Amino acid sequence: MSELSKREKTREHILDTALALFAEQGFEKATMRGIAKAAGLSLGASYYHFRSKEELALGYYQRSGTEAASANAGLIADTKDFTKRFRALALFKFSQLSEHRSLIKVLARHGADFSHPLSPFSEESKEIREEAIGLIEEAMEGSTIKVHKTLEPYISTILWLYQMGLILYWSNDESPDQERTTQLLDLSLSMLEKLLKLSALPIMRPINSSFTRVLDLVFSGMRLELRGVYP
Amino acid sequence: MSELSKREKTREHILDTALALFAEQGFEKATMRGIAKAAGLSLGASYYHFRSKEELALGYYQRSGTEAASANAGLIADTKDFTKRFRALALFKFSQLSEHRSLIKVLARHGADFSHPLSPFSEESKEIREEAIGLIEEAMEGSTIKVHKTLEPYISTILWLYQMGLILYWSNDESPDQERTTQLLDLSLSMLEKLLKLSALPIMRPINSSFTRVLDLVFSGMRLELRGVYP
DNA sequence: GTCTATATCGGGATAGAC
DNA sequence: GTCTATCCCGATATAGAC
Repeated sequence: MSELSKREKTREHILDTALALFAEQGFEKATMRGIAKAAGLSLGASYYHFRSKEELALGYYQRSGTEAASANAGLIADTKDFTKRFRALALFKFSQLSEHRSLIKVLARHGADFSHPLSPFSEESKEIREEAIGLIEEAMEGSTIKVHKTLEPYISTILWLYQMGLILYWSNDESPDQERTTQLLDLSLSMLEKLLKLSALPIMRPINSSFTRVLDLVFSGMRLELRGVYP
Repeated sequence: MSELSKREKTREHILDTALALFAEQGFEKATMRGIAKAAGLSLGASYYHFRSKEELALGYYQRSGTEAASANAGLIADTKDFTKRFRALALFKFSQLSEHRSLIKVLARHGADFSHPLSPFSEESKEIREEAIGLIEEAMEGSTIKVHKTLEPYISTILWLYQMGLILYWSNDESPDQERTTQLLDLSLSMLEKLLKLSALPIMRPINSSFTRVLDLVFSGMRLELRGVYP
């Protein structure tokens, strides 16, 4: 354990210091000078590791992704019911990020600019994105989920987008304990189940075919790739 | 005509100057100092009229909304087919905004923070939003669109969200002449038609009821209001 | 490759006088 | 409503130490 290179150690240290200051003063009020000083480093060193203040927010999100990867197997072990698995993943994500909920809004700022390095759809954040999609694919494997053949290359990415939407909703949710998000999670999951069943029916044929064409355009516009069929 | 107060005149003048500089240098490169100077005003005066540089982008969007309101009746006069009407509205919006396409991305930055003044979902931008939804309702009136009773309070706002999504897609679309967006518009509109027809079928009953419950949560989370049934 | 120290720039934003 | 003066801070640049 703790096989961290010097580089990684310093990075983690700066990030920890920054998170403490963000919690104390808020993202906007906290300054890079303050963060560097509190971390016992020079301003230049901080910028050497994080090219911008906002990249610290991405560092936080990235770290949460790594943690989630470790926790994933445990989260889906209890059941084969995909709905329950997805629910566990989402709730875990919320509890993970709840300590610095406002940082998610900071990250969301660039979400809509698909080519911005900090956008979840950019080339630069590809690794984080792929890992998150991978966790969802793990949850699908051996689960109860059944998807129409034509949807297979899209479904895990769609579910990731769905998860991202939930996180966005949650980050803006000011109801006590974000209980409204939990309601939305449950209601939308039961709707998803019904939709997936429905999509197998023959009446849906004409919809399905135009749906995949819409998906192709959306995916290419958002720089999302089709997935190989999961094993 | 031209019953502009001094306040409005100055505002328009600053905005025009800013747009010229944005076109010349891009949004980031252009400075508030440069805008103020080119407009023949002091920096402070510019900030008196626009509280931030980004608010200039909102001013541009707002102006386009007013223009669209004037053009609306003409755009929907040709046909009663709702799909064609919506298509005309969307294409008009694209051509309107094409001169400063990059400003739309600037605006999109705050879209995901629902309480930020510059977000399309905020209290502050309510007037712009309501006007845009109103234009869609005009296009619905006397058109071929048929919506299930339970969806009526949501549909115009949903169509506005759909339009916003298209604009977002378009603002990120680097294909020549944004032709990919036009494809998406046509494909998704034909899908919408099928979906609306389908939603009337009895098989959809269980989906419809959970769908409206999901919508209620989404609307309240995004500070969107239900609409009175259009006359 | 990692970091210090320091200087400087650029520009968004604000306060207060007129 | 408008202006001047000023603050603040993110980001960059440089030169050198280990």
